[in-house]
Amino acid sequence: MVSNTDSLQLSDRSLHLFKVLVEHFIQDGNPVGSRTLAKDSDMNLSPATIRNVMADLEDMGLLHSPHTSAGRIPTVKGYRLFVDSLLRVNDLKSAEVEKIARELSPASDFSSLMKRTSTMLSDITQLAGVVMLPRTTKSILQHIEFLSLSGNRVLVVLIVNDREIQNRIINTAKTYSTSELQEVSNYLNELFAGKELTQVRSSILDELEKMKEEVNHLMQTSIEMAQMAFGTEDSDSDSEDILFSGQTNLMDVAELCDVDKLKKLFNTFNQKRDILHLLEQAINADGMQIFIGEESGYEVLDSCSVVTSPYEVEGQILGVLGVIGPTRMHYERVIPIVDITAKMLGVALNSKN
Amino acid sequence: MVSNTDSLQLSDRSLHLFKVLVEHFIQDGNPVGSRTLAKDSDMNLSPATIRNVMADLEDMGLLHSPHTSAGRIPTVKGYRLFVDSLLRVNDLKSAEVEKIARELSPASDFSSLMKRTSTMLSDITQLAGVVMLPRTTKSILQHIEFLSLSGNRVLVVLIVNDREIQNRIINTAKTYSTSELQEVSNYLNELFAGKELTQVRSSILDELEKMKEEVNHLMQTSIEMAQMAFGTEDSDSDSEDILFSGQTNLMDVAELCDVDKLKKLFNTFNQKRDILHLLEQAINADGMQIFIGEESGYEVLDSCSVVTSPYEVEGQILGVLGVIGPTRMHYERVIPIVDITAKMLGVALNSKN
DNA sequence: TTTTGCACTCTCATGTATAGAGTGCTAAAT
DNA sequence: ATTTAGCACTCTATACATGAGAGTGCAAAA
Repeated sequence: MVSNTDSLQLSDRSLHLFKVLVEHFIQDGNPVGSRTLAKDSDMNLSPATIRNVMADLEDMGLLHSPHTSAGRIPTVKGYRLFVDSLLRVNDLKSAEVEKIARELSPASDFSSLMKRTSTMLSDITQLAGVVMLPRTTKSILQHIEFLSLSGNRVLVVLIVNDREIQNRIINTAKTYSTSELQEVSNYLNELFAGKELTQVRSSILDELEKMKEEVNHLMQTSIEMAQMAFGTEDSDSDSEDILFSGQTNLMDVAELCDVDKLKKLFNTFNQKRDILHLLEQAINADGMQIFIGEESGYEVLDSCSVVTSPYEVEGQILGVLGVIGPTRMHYERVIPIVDITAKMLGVALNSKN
Repeated sequence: MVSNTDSLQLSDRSLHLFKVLVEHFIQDGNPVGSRTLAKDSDMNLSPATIRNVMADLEDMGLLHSPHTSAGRIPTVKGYRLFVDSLLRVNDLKSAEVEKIARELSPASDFSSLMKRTSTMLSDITQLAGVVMLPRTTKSILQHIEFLSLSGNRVLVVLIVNDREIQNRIINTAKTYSTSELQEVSNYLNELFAGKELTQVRSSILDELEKMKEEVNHLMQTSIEMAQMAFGTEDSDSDSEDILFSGQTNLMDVAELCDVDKLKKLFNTFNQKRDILHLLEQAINADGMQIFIGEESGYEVLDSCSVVTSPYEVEGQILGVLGVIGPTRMHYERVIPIVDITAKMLGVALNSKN
């Protein structure tokens, strides 16, 4: 059975009219009627003809009328067709490209670069920006250092992946001198530097076994402290794996003027969980990804679209960034912005090595 | 001239009626009329009498009518009187006290403790919680350590006030070996440990002067690196000096149902600046502080009240925490919650030393 | 195949009437 | 001197009616 919604069945004329309609609707948000479209399409067709075409498009599920005497608006399926086949993305004005480049100048540390990327996205699009931080699946321990604090507290500094610094505080049974801690650091670095964090953890357990036989005091102390150091969670980056900004921009969006809807949306942002899942889908599909309305699978995002792109360094995908806005967004503008931002972030991150 | 708004001129009866009115209004948010108040006040007075009293109260600026045929609602001045003189704060249910205590158990690191304090405040009050982190005016440098990263980058770890860890990355002209960095660390620790950060900064400048004469290589390197270390800003806690949570709770508040108002409020939260100023006022006035409506001096907070209390360790005020909600909030509940939270946070912080 | 003409539907803004709540004032009652 | 009852008045909220405007669908003509 051949679906009658197959876009191949659409004449060029229908497609063109559809495109004009979607553009018109994205522009001013009002349902578009046959009269308006007749004028706007420059095709010298009467409203009646347009009406016939629109009726066909509606049958195919591309358009939809809010009510009998309103114009028509695109359905999710309509947006999909528009975005996939009809959209011509404009090149960005060079001024905008420069603005992005300026914001992503690598002259700052990692976390503030990411944060600035997010705010830049929201500023420039006037929508909500989102950046998913690199997943740290492969965490190579580069260096470990112990510093004595007052009391029996010891500060552990872990340098991971040469980029990420983790601070942890552990409480020890006795007070250690600086030189003792230095020795412990040296010993552990020799043992663990360059290894994967998970590997380190399991090694510690092995060493604990051995310890029962050997009675080297330094080793014993070291392994005990390592256990504590790697046992606690990172005290600092409390699973802050996703950065939002510009959520308030969404308050201007007419489609979301309902306070209740807004509240649900904001709560979803705060929980991060759902958005994280969505972005994880986007990281697997390579290249730019666009979720329109219900396609995301999350009810709160029903009237939203999410435009994402992974960013990478040396061919290695590190994370995803993107923009969240109403389904009725200026895709032809947002798409190249997200695209170029991802690329430039990759460059900025690369130049930091 | 004696102000006719002086509360001393108010009879007990007027005060009691006023109190009942405010409580009633806080309860259900509708303007209270004479009929309702007559029933509610248990004073066996007719609505007409009540009306006379209410007219007096309105003359004094304590009440206000939205329009001729509505009941009356308290003005800011009215709330002030209510909060200062009429309010009897209930003791919290022990279940709630326990909940607070559980959330503030000291068994976690500093920053997550603060974050949990904030979310707990918003959860328990169903309003927005806010915590201002300790101001680091007196920053005593306890320890400085340099660790080599790849390239010419060096990680600087500063331990300040024995509690706060700051990580900074600096780019050096040449690559330093671990032992060189160790020497530099030792030298700088000898020189600066135990001193105030501002003092350290000026000392560096002094040393730079001396350097021109002396030609000790170690010293020279050390001071140069110190200059970079203390010159850059803290890369991590990017002035995250204030923690919000539960902002979305305010979306349920009827007084703020206007999306535009909400947006302004949320933007104010995001900028942090104004709220920070407000909390800084609260830190100076000792003890609990309540800003009602316009009293805060910020237009966006016009229909909000802010209840704050400083938290302290060993008599030393570290910061402020509080709750932001509508002027029409359950003060008798919010006030003891904020109060006890501040006290318990102090205890929790103290037990961490 | 396209257009014209027309009846029809639905929304939205406006106007009108009415019930309900509450007030202020005056005069009577305590 | 206070308190109360009575009453006219004001304002809101609600429901309902009305008409203009926008847009549709369909049948017949071009």
